[in-house]
Amino acid sequence: MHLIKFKPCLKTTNYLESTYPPNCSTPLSQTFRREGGRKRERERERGKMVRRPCCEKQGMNKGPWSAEEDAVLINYVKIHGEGKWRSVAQNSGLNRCAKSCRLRWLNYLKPDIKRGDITEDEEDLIIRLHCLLGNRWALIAGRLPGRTDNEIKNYWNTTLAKKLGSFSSQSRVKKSNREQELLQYRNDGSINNSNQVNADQPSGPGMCGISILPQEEKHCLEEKSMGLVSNSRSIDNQDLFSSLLVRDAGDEDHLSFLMSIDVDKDFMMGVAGLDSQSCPGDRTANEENNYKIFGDLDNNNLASSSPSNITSDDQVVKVESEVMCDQQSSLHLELKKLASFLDLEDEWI
DNA sequence: AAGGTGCGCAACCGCCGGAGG
DNA sequence: GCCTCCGGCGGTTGCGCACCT
Repeated sequence: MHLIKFKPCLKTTNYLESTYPPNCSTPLSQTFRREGGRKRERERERGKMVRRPCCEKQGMNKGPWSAEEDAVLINYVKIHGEGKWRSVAQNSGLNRCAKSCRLRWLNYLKPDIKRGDITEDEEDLIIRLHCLLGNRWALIAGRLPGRTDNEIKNYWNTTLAKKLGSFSSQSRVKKSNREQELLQYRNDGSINNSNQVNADQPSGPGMCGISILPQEEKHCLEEKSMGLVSNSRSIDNQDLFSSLLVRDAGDEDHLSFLMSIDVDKDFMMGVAGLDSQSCPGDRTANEENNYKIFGDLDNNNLASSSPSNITSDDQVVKVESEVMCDQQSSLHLELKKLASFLDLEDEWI
């Protein structure tokens, strides 16, 4: 049984000791009390309807797994297969919560988990995928064979977040722009600040080059996908990105394609421009631009240069459609690349 | 040597959505 | 439509280690 460290960090951690502390036979449950558990208890006391916990927490082992527990779990999964984690917890003899068993298996015990440092290519891919997808670690992990979402999440929150933070001295420069900086730095060793957005400039939701509010992200993606492919066969954005990330492992051509996707400012601004209606409240840079255009048109008195039977509203709609058309054409190109990547090119004609 | 501090990462939590009754 | 079960996800926590003073 392998008990090597999941990811050797710079510090020479003794994994055996850190994972299986000497006192692991006496679980650290007392020290692992969480605020969430107390909250649930309080809500239950108040008679508030709360979801039943996945298993009876009381008396369950918590904290680091012991070597014996790992061995039991591995043997059980070998015999019965993955899944049915509740039955694993109940029948294996492990005094562990079903979720804990699942997590331990998926993040550590699963045989095909890749050990060792994140390579530069992987890091590059993580950055690009994060730029595209945001904090959807499971999807990102799906494109990195052998890597787990937890590992990537940790890697991002520790290593990359720090790197990103170090590139821009201006604290108010958006993180997504720092991602672009990091990408550029990794590509040619230079920092291009052209992507920097004035911190005072209104910003809107998007995937890269644009700040995004987590609650709006999914909604915006869906809205974008609806708008983007309105004149072609509809491909749901979620499906697109999901399928993008669940291809067979080791598909180097597609990996390299993804690496070559230029998630640059223009592309993302194009995406952002389509957000203006779907995500009210925040004005994107493109929306700002559109606003300028429409504002200028208004100032120039649209009606004077138009047939009398065409209203200014019609003009606005016309110009809007032209602007949208430009945005969509470039975006369409990029999405065609993605479609090609997904073998969905025929659906994009 | 001893105490303080920062960091990495395993593991926890709540929430969510799909499946099935 | 409602409820429960189950698995999955992303955010967060805190232990243990290495480094610093």
